[in-house]
Amino acid sequence: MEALASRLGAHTDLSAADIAAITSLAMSERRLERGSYVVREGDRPSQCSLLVEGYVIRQKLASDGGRQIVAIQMAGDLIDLQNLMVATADHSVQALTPIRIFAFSRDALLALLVEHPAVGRAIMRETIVECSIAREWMTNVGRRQAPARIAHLLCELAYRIGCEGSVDDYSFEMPMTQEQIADSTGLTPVHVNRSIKLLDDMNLIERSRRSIRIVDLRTLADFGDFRSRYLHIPRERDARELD
Amino acid sequence: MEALASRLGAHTDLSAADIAAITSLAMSERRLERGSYVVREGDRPSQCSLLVEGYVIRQKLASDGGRQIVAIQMAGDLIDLQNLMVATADHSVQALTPIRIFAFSRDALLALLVEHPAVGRAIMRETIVECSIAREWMTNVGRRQAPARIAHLLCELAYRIGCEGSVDDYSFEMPMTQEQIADSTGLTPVHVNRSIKLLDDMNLIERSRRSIRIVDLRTLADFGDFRSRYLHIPRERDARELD
DNA sequence: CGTGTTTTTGACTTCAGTCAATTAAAGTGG
DNA sequence: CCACTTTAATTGACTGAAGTCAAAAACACG
Repeated sequence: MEALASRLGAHTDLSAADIAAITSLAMSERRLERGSYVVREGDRPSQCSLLVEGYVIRQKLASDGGRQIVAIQMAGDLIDLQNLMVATADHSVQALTPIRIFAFSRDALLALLVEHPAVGRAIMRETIVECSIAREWMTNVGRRQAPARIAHLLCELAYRIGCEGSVDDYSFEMPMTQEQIADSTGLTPVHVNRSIKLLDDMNLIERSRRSIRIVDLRTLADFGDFRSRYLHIPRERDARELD
Repeated sequence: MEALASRLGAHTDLSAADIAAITSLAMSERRLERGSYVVREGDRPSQCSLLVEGYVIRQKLASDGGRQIVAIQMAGDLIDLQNLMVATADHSVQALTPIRIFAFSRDALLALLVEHPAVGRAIMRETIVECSIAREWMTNVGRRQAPARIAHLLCELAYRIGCEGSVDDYSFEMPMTQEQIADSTGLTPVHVNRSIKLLDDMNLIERSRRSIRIVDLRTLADFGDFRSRYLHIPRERDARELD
């Protein structure tokens, strides 16, 4: 369907033939409940999926039972591109909310790339940006203090969710629980709770129910050492870029 | 030259024509001293490089001056593939030792991918494995204790350097200082020193000068929660796989 | 040899984790 | 609409892993 074509065409010029090829790919729609797995570590999946609705996390387990969330993905993201090139999944992909995905055959997609190099470029770009985000998360976990880690994550979510609102009003439905924030930032839930409270007390965010309002993005970004470059959002498409 | 072709052909079947196209790519050789930069964050590079000799690290700086090393790469690795698809570098690439690189024009490589989809697949695979390693590092930094983080890093290096030696003798020249280990694992140099000493006292490793001998890879891997799956080394090519 | 790294050690601090209990919210079913 | 259960958020008291500061020792190298 067109969802994939519009995603891939966002940063790469695709010809009409490229787009036609994408839209004519065989695709199966699946709906999954919160908590169900799209891929499990160790699987040998033969499909790649586009997330159409909802949120998924990618995670790895440590031997002591600890979990590291290595990515969060949202509607429009390709959530398991690695299946295209390596046989065995090195991490799990799990629905954070009820989700809807379009699944494509790995082989069909590979075949399409042969005929349509521009599509290959677009998919390669997706992977490279994913990789860039992973590096930033590593830096977040390795080199920042707890409250800054959380501030950084919130800024990233605000950017990626692309919440509407004027320059000084960013608010969005937070898809993660504090425990999931903890697993994304290398912290414990208790400490996340205290750190979020700190951000709240500092008046950088406001919370109600599941929604979060970033009171002052500039200051929060500064506090969280967030600069959007690593997201590789083209400048023209995003006037809010902080540099 | 053939170095690139043999690297890309390692996991992907390349035709004679593919290989010919790769070997005829225009390429310039560069030698850089220890400490010099191949790419700096913020650059807009127009080349991609194959590391032929030596080690490089990729790193990001936090605003408080902290440095996170997000990858280490060794002879045979493509060290800045992201230049192929995004305009601005989101991290720096720096020589850890004196290095020799082959630099290819980004545009020439992109053009080659159009004619030779198999080469594109091979490059995509490189990126995907790089991404997998980044996720594992994130897990290492986020979810393991200091001595385990270091043990994990040492196991990865032993695997990737592919040091010769029988099943119970892995030794290699350690290319990183303790400070660099610290920046790779999200620790401080002092704490790295103490943790390495612990590994030594536990008889998991032996040190002399810059070389490290892993006394018991199995136990060290166990201690460091290291399983090689994330490196995506095909099983036939690596009998040592720990699972 | 002398100079600059790199490694090592000690003493002390602090950020983040642990344990445990309470409160608040979100469902569920009668 | 209200008990009842479950999940998520919060708080307090205490512990512990890792950071900081500072100095000494060991190397590496011209």
